[in-house]
Amino acid sequence: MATSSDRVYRQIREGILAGEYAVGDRLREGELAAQFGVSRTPVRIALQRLVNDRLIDFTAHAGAIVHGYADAEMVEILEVRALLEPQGARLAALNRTQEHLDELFELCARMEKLGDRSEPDFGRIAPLNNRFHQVLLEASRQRQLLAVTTSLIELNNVVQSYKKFARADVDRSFAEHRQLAAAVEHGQGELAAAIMLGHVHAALANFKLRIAAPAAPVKLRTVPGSG
Amino acid sequence: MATSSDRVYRQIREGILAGEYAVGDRLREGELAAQFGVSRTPVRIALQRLVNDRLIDFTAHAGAIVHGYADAEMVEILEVRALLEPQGARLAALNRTQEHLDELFELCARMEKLGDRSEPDFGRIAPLNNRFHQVLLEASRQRQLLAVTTSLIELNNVVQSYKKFARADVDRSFAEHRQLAAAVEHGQGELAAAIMLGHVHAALANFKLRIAAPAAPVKLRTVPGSG
DNA sequence: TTAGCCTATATTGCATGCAATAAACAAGGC
DNA sequence: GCCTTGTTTATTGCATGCAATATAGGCTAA
Repeated sequence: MATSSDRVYRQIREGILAGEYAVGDRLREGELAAQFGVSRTPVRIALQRLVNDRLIDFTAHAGAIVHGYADAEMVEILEVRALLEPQGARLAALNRTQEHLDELFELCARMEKLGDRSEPDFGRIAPLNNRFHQVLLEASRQRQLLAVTTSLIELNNVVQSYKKFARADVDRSFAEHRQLAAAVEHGQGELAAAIMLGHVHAALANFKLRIAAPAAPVKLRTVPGSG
Repeated sequence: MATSSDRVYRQIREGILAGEYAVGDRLREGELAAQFGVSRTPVRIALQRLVNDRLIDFTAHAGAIVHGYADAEMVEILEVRALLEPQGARLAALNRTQEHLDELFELCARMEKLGDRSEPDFGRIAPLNNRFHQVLLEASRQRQLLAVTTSLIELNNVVQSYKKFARADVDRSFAEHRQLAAAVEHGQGELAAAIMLGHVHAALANFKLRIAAPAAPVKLRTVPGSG
């Protein structure tokens, strides 16, 4: 589609994911319409779509506000991903094409490049990371699994939890990506599923740690007794 | 909300789920607007919401048609449910209230009453069955799990797969419901999860059987070697 | 001083008219 | 006879105006 409502939808969505509209911000139809140079009609359609993406909350006559995902809700999202994504990885190992593999390895390389410095550029790594998970789901050839999981992955952008990763966590995460890509390449479905389960659970544990100590990175060995 | 668009949304949705609009039917804004006595504006909003429910397909300038779920897609939906609902049952056993339990047992009783005849009234059993699964998810207190799984459960209504259940399958299904409710009542999360996994897999196997022999019920013992 | 109510205002909900586009059909050429 | 192309027509996309409603602020009374 090249309709106005579609453009407006994508622009607002980008704005929310980029943090331009803060959590709790009121999104007024009139303002947005003026901002994008259209009437309120396509804006209304766009807002409706964002409601179903669960990016905004909407009540009749009261308007739309950017949905804030509390920590507990983010934990829930990761827990659901832990149920779905291992199956995606398992089937990706069976159904992937060469194009999928190429993109997976390319994403690994780009992420490693951005992360290979004292201060990793999380703002640019995060979309690549999401795309990596997305490609695995596409490779699984399960349309329903893809549809359900995609929305969950995107919600991770809202809270920008990637800003809370420490050096060692980044290294471990990237290593797991490589292992995943390799397992998928060689058709090792069970291995891929196992790695993915650990991968999501690691993110979950990391997030929970940061909830407990929200201010500064926790001064712990990343794996108890390993460092 | 008590807005027109909300009413229209629910009515169209009911119509699709009840089979009044057949798969592939074109839904014209003008027709629907006249039918419900409103303008096209609220109809457009309603259609947009149905798109996100994945009940209709929509392309710009081309209009909306009722989405038909092919057998393969239904299998995928049940496979995803097999990943999600056991976790829902597990947590329901820990977090359920007395109200949840009451509704579960009441649903069991009503379903058994409707099914206790030579020709079970599947048209009325199906909504109760869906509600049973829904209550379990609500009892789990996991908002994300609930949100994700609810849409999948509703899609089962579209294909009306319940019409393809044989006598013994119905009995087994109802027995599993009772076992689920009992496990949830006694806080046996792992047991509940295991029963749910088997329950969904049984529906899945049943559905696949009927794909292979779509015309008449297959003449087999329902469980190999058990009858 | 505070609680309740009422009014004013901003914002959303809906209807209608016009513009844009895609699908269907007919006519002409190969 | 069939394919291609131009035209027509039905349908959707968008803009605007008006009606309905929720929210906020001030006012009155206890």
